[in-house]
This record gives sequence, structure tokens and C-alpha cells, in this order.
Amino acid sequence: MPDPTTGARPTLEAVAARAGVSRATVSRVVNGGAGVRAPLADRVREAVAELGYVPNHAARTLVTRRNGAVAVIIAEPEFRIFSDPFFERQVRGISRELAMHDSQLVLLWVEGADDHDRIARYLGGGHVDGALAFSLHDDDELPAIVVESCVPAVFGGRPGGIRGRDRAVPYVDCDNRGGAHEAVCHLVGLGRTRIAHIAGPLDQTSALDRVDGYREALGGAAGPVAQGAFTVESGARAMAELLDRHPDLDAVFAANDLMASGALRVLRERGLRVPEDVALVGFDDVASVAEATDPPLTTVRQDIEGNGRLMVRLLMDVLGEGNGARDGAPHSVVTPTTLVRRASA
Amino acid sequence: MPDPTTGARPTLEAVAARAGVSRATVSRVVNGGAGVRAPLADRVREAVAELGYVPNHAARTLVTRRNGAVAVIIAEPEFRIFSDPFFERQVRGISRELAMHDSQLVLLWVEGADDHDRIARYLGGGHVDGALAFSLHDDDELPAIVVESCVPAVFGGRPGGIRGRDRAVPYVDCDNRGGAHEAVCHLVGLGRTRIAHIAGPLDQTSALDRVDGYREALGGAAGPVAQGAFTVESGARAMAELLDRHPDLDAVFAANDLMASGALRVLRERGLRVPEDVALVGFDDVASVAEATDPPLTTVRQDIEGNGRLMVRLLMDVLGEGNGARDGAPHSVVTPTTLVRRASA
DNA sequence: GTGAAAGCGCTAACAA
DNA sequence: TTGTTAGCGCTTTCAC
Repeated sequence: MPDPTTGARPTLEAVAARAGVSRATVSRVVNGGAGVRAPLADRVREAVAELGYVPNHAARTLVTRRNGAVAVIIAEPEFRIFSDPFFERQVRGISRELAMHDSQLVLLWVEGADDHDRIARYLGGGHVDGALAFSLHDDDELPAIVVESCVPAVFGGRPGGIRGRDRAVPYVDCDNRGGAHEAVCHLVGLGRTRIAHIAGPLDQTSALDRVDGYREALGGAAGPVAQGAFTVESGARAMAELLDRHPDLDAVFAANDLMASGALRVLRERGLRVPEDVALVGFDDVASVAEATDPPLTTVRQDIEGNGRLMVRLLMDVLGEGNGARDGAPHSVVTPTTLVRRASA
Repeated sequence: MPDPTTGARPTLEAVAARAGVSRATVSRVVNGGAGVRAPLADRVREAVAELGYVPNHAARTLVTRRNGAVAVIIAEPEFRIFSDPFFERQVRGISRELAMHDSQLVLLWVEGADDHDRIARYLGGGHVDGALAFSLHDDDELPAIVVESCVPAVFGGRPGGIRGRDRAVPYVDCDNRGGAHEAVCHLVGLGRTRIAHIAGPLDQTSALDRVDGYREALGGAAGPVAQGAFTVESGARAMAELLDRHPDLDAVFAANDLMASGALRVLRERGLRVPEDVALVGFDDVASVAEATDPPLTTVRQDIEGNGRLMVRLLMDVLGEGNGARDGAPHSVVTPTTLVRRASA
């Protein structure tokens, strides 16, 4: 409890005085109490409670060099994408795992290049123990900034191009290529022969990898590809475009569920039945989207929240070991995907 | 630049040595350089640049008792509402204003009552200079927790019930009652006589105040009220319900734009023309919604981003003056609304 | 097992 | 104008 008039909080010293012990002993008790005899420890805990003592964070950080805080860096376009359940789920995973490690999530919201300086200063200033960043766009400078700050960092999604110093940065990503491959193979297995692809923005590695998986599965027989923007509307537009150019399509693999749902709408508007006339597969398996459509989407599931948690664990690994020089190169993780069969394919 | 092998960052001391001055002088230069002769200051700045010196935040906080960080507390249900452009805009305003005050936004995401302890500890631990919180639900314990932490705080939206110690907490809110009043008066001025209201969730003060404004404007002549949940779907449902019960409605005031757009859809489905048969007014003036409908919505505008910025300024006021005992009771601000006329009424 | 003492890196009086 | 000197509140050897 802070003194109501001065706002001053009790210090370790005050607790020590009250409990009749030294500051060191109080410190030990506050930090777990190892090596302090029970009766003494109890007396200290009592004093702590009576005084409403709460350790001063800055003082602790000053000596331990640990902050108990991790920055999550989200650039404007992605932040807007919070309406895409994808990001919300990933951040939720991060938030939960961080809480388990007694770390605070500090959200850094980057609105534009103007903010880069501020971010660099913040990261460099030792406010946080590490950083988690999402790198979606190829031409994004953020990854470079983060890497240069020398703060341990883990990326969500394979970074496009850490220009200049492209020493490996650890990242967590799902197996985009493999997932896409499986989705398309599933369509092939269904006897479909004219399989189109609605791709995401091709400056994002996830979209690129999914196109690769699609092409790989089809080999020379790969069909038309239209580019969308991972949104419902863009999926609808891409679908319309594909149908105009190739009215005889019998299957579509969309690079995410949002675009698949847009595509679905257009297919029905054109009087095409799903899956009878055109089979449709999405990606992500975001429940609120994939299960809500009619028919529900067959889609490639990735464990989004799990990937968020994994980012935190990787970071904690680096923090745990690496005092100074990191020996083992930081390792990235590519998580598996699974095909979830519903009614659309 | 941290030492690449030890990870150690240069200290003030190192800079002082290199520049051949005292630590105090370096400190002065780093903090604005007032009262240091130019040549000396330049030498210091040079040393700072050469060494890549960045001040240690913890050390600075320890002595200044300022963190340069403000917590923004968002509870789960509201966070999900990021898909509602409303929240995004308000947080953006906060983020920008905070940046202007060289403060960091620390996002605290509360998922449930389990997190209350963690939040209380965080707030109590002196990690942040102040807190901004959104209090939407009447039965939310968050306001009480924030108030008890003794950290200066400003709320977004009039808090429902700070139970127990309900000494005034400062908040920023738009004039919900007045805005609603004006909207309804506008409908009356249009000659409408059977004016219904689609309310928001009645455990939120904003929704309550808007109902009040509606009733006040209509006096004894107030029409039917259906309750929604500030979402498009709930607006559609409420509209359907109202039309079933009162097919002769000639106007509707919806408590936000999202619900108005849902209502609009139902009106058209039932073959009613807007505004000819039924005039429609919304609330908030979220551009992506109000301007996108057909016809575009007449609505009550509030400066959402501005309110976010205002929250920060109020907080900074409190932080600036109040070293210890706050004298003047913290003041709340109710911002004006304006009616924006478009085609729907 | 417990206490004494030495800092962590910085700012802010106070002297010079 | 510049330097000297105390701490800020905490952890952590190191003696006891």
C-alpha cells in the first residue's frame, strides 16, 4: 500500500526493519525464500503483507538485467488485420504463454516508417528482454531494425528478406507449402482435373509458399492462379476473374479461409454447386469462418494459437541460455498442418 | 552498440571517459543539453555516437520515478471488438498521443477474472506511470482494481459502477445522451411520428445514455425499443423484431452504425424504402460503415480518435501536477457530438 | 542460515 | 558552465 499522502511505497528496508531482519533476508523471502528458516520467513511475509510491500521493478531490473517484459511488434497493416481472427488468435497464444513465464506483453504499434526510430530506441533502451515480430511483407524494414537492435527476437512467419545482414533469425511458421500440397492432392484424389488457385498477396512468404505447394502438387498440370489479399472481398473478386477466364473449373484451392468464403459466395451467385460442380478448399481453419459457411469448408488447419505460444518458448530458450554470445544458431520451427475435411471438398 | 561478445552496453561512464568530461555533463547532454557549452556538448554527442550509447531505462526510472510507459487495459470482450472499427480508432488515438509524450503503450490484455491478480501486481509494481482503461460493463471489476492500485488512471467511457469506493474517476466520453437527443429531434423535424429505437446492451453506460436521450426527446411519445448488442447481426434481429411488432414504423434511431447497417438490410429485405418509408439514423459515424451503406447513413458523429487522445492528455495532466496528493479532483470530459446528415434520414 | 557491504547506471543537489 | 557526491531500491557475493 502506498502512503496515501505522499504516494511513497514501502521499501525493502522498511520491511526489514519491521520484521527485525536484514534487507538481504527480506530479498530472499520475496524471491522464493530458499535458504531462510521458516519462522523468520513467516515473520518477513507478515511484514510484507502488513506494509503492502511490492518490489520496485526498476531497482530489480537494474541489478538483474531482466525486465519481465517482451515486446510484440505489430505493424499497422497487420494490426488492422485484427479483424482477421488469425492475428487475434496468435496474439492470444503469445499473451497466454507470456503470462505463464511471468512476462508482460508490451505492444509496440508501428504506424509507419516514422516510428522506426522510436522502435529502435525502445528496443535498444533495454526496456524489454526480447521481441516478437510479425514479418509479412517482403519490403518491410522492420525485421532489419529488430535484428540490428540486438534484442533477442523471434518472428512469426518466415521473414521475407532480412536485407543486408541476413544471418538467420529464428521464426515460427506453419508448413505452408506442405499444407497447400496436401490440399491440392486431396482435390486430385477427388478426381478433379482443372484446379485453380486463389493466392494471397505475393509479397508475403506464406502466400508464396502456398503457391509453391499448389504448383508442386500439380506439376505441369497446374491451372490458373488469381491473386487476392487474404480478405473476403478479394477472394470474391479473384473467383469471379477465374470463372470468367476458365468457366470449366472443377476445383479451387484458396490460400486462406476468408478468401475461400468470398469465393464460395461468387460460386453460388453463378449457380455453381459446391462441391458438386466446384470443389473448394481453404487454409487456416479459422473456426468462425470455415465452420460458418454453407457448406462448411474443407481446409488446411494450422495451430495458430500454438504457433504463438511456440514463439514465446523459442524466445525464452534464447533468453535462458544466451548470456551474451549465442552458441547454437537460433533454430526456427515449422509446424505441421492437417487437412480438415468438411463438406466443400 | 552493445559489445558483440559480452552483450554489455556502454554506460554513461564510458561516454564520459571517452569525451573527457564528467558523467553529469554527459547526462545533461543526453537529456537535452541545456546549460552545456556547444563545443563540449558536441564532443559528448560524438562520443555517444561512436559508442552507440543508449541510456539504461531501469537506472533512469529508479531515480526519476518516471517510466515513460502507460498501460492500456483492455478486457477480452472489448478486445475482440477490435473488429469494431470503434476500438481500433480509439486505441490509435491513444497510441499517437502517447508517442507525442514519449510514452510507450503497454497493452494489458485481460482474459478473465484470473488475470485480475496479475494486473493488480503489474499496476502496483510501478511498471507504468498511469493507466487507461475501458469500462464497458456494469459488473466489471476492472475499474475497482485499477482504482485500488492507486495508479493514476483515466477511463474511456463513463464507468458503470465503481462499487465500494466510488470516488470519482476521470473519464472521457462523448455526449451520448445529447447526441441521441439530437438524432431523434432530427427525425421529429422530418415529420416522423412513429420512431423506434434499437438500443445497445443495457449494461453499458453508452447504450443507457443513448436510450435516455431518445426517451427525453420523445417524452411521452417514445416508441418501441429493441435491444441489440452493437453488432450488425443484432441490429438486423432487432429491426425484424420491431417491424413484426410495429409494421407502421416510420423511423428508427439505432444506437450505433453497425446496428443501423444491419437494420438497413432488413428494411430492404422487407421492401421498405429508406428514407422514404422509414428514416434511419445511426451513431458513431464510423466511416467504413456509415459511408459504405446504401443509402449512406445519417448518423451522430463523435470524435473517437480525439477522445483517445484526450484520455492521454487528461492522464498527463494528472501525472504532471500530482506529485502525491491530488488536489483538484480529477475532471472528466464529455465531448460534443454532431449530427452528420447523409441520405438515410 | 543470516547479515554486511558493494554496486547496478543514472539523475540531481550542491560546490567549485 | 562544469564536476563532485549522494543516493534511487534492489540483488548478491562474501564473511560470519
